Amino acid sequence: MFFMQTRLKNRKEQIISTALELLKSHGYENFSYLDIANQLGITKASIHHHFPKKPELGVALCQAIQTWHELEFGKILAMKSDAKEKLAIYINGMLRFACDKNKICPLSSLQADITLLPDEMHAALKQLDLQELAFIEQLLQQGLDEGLFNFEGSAQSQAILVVLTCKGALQYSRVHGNALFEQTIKQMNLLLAA
Amino acid sequence: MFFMQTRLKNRKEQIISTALELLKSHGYENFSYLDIANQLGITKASIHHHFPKKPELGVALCQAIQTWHELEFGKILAMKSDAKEKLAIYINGMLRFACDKNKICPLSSLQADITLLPDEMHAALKQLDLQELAFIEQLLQQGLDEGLFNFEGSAQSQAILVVLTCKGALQYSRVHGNALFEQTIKQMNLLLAA
DNA sequence: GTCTATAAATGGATAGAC
DNA sequence: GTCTATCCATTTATAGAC
Repeated sequence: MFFMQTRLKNRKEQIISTALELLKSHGYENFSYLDIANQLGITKASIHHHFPKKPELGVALCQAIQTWHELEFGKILAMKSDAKEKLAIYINGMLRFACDKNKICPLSSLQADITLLPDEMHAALKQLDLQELAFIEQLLQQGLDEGLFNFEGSAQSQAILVVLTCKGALQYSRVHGNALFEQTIKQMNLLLAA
Repeated sequence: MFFMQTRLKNRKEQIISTALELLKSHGYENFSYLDIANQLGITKASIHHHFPKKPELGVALCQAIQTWHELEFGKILAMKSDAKEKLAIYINGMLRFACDKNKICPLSSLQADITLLPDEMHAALKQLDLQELAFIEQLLQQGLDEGLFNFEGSAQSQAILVVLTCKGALQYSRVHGNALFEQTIKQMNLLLAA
């Protein structure tokens, strides 16, 4: 009990972590300081102590996602595995919080609310998208070099299709069930295969 | 002036039409009766007269989208054109309100808010998705029969990829500009071509 | 750091006059 | 059909005590 991971994190990290889950399930505009406070067993005012205004929390969420990206993408790129295996690891990482029902990719969630997002978050979101696209482009290029992938067009253009497919599959599976996710990923892999 | 289309529509239709635009730009949870009222130059109470509770307006929005689907999809399927041309018409229909900046597909918008949507809208949304997927599947099958398309897997599985790509391209283009939409559609067409 | 209390704004909804 | 007025709940945010 004492060593539970959530207990080891400080309050600020707990707030960010809770907010991130709410972002993935309800969207930035549709979670409140009260939601976070209730889940952590504290009051709204305490959240305001750490993040006086909501846009500050929003920016912190973007930074948390970026850190996670750097960690996760770096880890995958450094592996000895081939591109097919690496792509599967990326997709399993997404699937994990899809099964963790009613959650979508945090970037999809932010994009959906783009017109209401505070200005400070716009540039951050744009950069997060590009960071992910660049990562997938590298995976695809590796697969081409290894002769495991084969597709028309550039790795950069194809990377967009792959990312859109994964995120869309996640969003659709929330309405139509997880079987649709599996079917979609299978079809995507078919089109990539050499 | 007298014959302006919006003037010919009755109030109920005006409300639905205004709400549909707000749905595409802000999402179901993030537009209010006041937003609609302001745009139509009336008060909130008047909107409540036509749609006493918001879920009733939500259901009416789904019905409006369904009617639009039936009209649009029926029109395209009845054309003498080949599948490639028909797909381009569908995509231009989407592009039109993408250029009409800061708008995404209404179904994407509803999906993003799925956890907060009133129960009455869930089944309707599911059916709208399936209606669209079935339409694209028919287009792809026609293209296969005509020898214009060539892809691995079933037309049904490929239809999911096509729909996800179009909607994702729309959503991403809101953050990254319309050039990304063009690039994505071009890449998708590359993968479909025989 | 966390609390109580409170302010100010907004959103959904209703009652009743015109 | 539309309005004014009002209600109640929620949300962001602040002040000040502990």
